[in-house]
Amino acid sequence: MSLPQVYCLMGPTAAGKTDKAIQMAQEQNCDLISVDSALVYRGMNIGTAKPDAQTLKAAPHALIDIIEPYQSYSAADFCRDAVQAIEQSLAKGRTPLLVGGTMMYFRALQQGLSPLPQACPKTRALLEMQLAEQGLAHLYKELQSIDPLAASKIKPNDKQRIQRALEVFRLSNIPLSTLQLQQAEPLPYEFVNYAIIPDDRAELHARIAERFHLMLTAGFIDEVCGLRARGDLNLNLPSMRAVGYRQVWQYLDGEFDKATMIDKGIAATRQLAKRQLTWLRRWPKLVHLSR
RNA sequence: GGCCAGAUAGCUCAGUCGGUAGAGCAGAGGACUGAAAAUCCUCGUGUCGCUGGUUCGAUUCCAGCUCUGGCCA
Repeated sequence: MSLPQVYCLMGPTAAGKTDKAIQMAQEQNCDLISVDSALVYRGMNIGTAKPDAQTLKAAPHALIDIIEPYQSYSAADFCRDAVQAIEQSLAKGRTPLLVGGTMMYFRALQQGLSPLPQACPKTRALLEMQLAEQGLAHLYKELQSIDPLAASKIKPNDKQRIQRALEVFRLSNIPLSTLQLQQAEPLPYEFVNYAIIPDDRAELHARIAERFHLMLTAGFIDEVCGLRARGDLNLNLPSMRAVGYRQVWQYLDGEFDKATMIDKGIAATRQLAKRQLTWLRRWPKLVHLSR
């Protein structure tokens, strides 16, 4: 018995995924599921290049606008939600089409996640305090003593991964590298991976710059002003670290002028696209599409 | 017109007491297991503005020129 097919459409930011996905969905009777760590946030519309309300009404996407920007979302949350959306689609006899650019979410869904403890705000706060008091080198030494294997794979400057590895050990009393030996059961789907990979980097860069300027014209700065005014958000939140939002927030803080903000925002977007392309270059069995 | 300061990597600049030069940013490649639009790793040859002069040797010293700021007329 063959497994049901699940389509995935991947690509770097500004490559034209949304239009392509909507087109495919209409032609092939697909249900759209967003794979995007920024589109999950309500109220973050312009800077995330979220499809507008009208588009979403005509072509509904699961996993858009599902949480508030003060909350955090994770690869594991995504897997849980995506599986649910996939099951609903399959139950209707349709084909799920996952579309987006958050490559770790695709990886987590297709390769599975080891059974690790989920993020714990208390433990993270404690680690953050320890980092401030003792420094990163101290935390890295601690990691070397409790989990030398993980430490050998993590660079001494990789603050985020060092903290996560220590968090896992403190919560489970088992080294991260040990838990990672245990792989999740593969999901009962046949993933068909499509990708839009621009062949001309300069052209992609031009499109990124153009889109950023369009976002500004569309009121991106006002959108961030509004988010700041809520009072429940800050720069340390995953949502406010998103490309563009971070730079506009810093600009509003007076860290640099508007022209610098625009340069940095565009550069951050280019860098995001580059990292997405790095994932895609070694992704097995991609079916290439043009936009 | 005169004086002063600049002119060095795509950008901002450092430096060479004369032996052809290096940071940050940008860019490129890579890593990636509950923050991933995150967090990291690696990669630096460029007529050292132009033309002469001094010198074994000039991007460095000298002269002239060009351009850009600033000041004085």
